[in-house]
Amino acid sequence: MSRPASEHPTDLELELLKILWDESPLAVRDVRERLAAEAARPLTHSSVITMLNIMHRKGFVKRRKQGKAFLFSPKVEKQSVTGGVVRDVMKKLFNDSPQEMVLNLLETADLDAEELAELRKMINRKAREEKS
Amino acid sequence: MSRPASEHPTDLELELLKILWDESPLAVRDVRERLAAEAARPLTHSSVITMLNIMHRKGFVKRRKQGKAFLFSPKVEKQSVTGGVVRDVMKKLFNDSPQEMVLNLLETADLDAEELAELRKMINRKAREEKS
DNA sequence: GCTAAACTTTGAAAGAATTAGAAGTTCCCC
DNA sequence: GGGGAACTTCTAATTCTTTCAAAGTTTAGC
Repeated sequence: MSRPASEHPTDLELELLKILWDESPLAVRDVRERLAAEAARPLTHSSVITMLNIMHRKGFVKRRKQGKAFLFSPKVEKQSVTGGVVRDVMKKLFNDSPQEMVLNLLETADLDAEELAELRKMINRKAREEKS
Repeated sequence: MSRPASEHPTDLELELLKILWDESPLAVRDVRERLAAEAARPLTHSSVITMLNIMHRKGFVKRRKQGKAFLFSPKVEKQSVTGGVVRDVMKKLFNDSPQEMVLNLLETADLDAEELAELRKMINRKAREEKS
C-alpha cells in the first residue's frame, strides 16, 4: 500500500554522509553548518539530529558522546555506498550491463578528447591489474 | 516542509516506461500483464491506470482512445530519461565527474577482460566520432 | 433498447522522506 | 547549588509514492 523502503541511503542521508566522509567525527552543529553551506540545505538543529539518529538506527553512522553532545562518524564506506547506488541504477535502467551504462554516459554527457583519453587510461590500468 | 519533487520519473514510473519503450502503444491490460511478468509487480488494473494517468499528467506518456479503452505510448525518449538519471547520480555522488563515476564502476562491478575490451572499444569509437 | 462485460474516474489510505517545535536533560559557571 | 546555554528526545505535520476499492461510463451483442 506504499512504496518499499530503499535499501540505499536517501538523498538527504547521502548529503549527510558526504559531509562525514569528508571529515569526521563532527558535532551536529558542524554538520548543520556544512549542510547549509555545501548542500544549500538550511535545516534546523533538531532536523539535523533527527536525520542523524535515523541514520544511526539504520547503521549508516556511529556516534559517541563527548560531554553533552554527540560526535558522528560514517559507519559505511563511501565506495560501498556509491557502488551500491550505481549498481542499482545499472540494474534498474541498463539491464545490469556496465556497457550499456557507459555507452549512455558517452552519448549523454559530452566529453572532450582529453576526458575520453583519461577514461581509456583508467580502463587500461584496470585491465593490467586484472592480469595479476 | 518537504523535499523538492524529483524531475525524474519515480521507480514505478520507470518500470512502466521501460515496458512502453519496449513496445507501444499498449492497452492497460497489456501493461499490467507485463508489469507482473517482467517486473514482478502484480498490481490491480485500477492501480496501473492510476499510475499511467499520473504519468500522463506529468507528460511522461501520451494516450489515445480506441473504442472504450486507452492506448498508452511513451512521450519521453529512453535515452533522455536514462541520461537524466545518470547525470543526477553523477552530480549527487561523483562531483559531476564522469571519470569518478566510471572509476567507481570499474572498482565496484567486477568486469572481466572481455568486458573491459568492449568498454575500450566504445570509448575509441566515441573519440573517432568526435574528431569529425 | 437492455444488460453485462470491460473500462475509467474518484477518493482515499498507508508508508517513506523531510522538516521542525516543544519539552526534557546535562553540565558549565557564578 | 541554581540558572541558563547547549544539547537531545519526542511528537507531529507535510508531501510524495504506491496501492486499490467503489462508483461511474461505454460499447458490443442479444
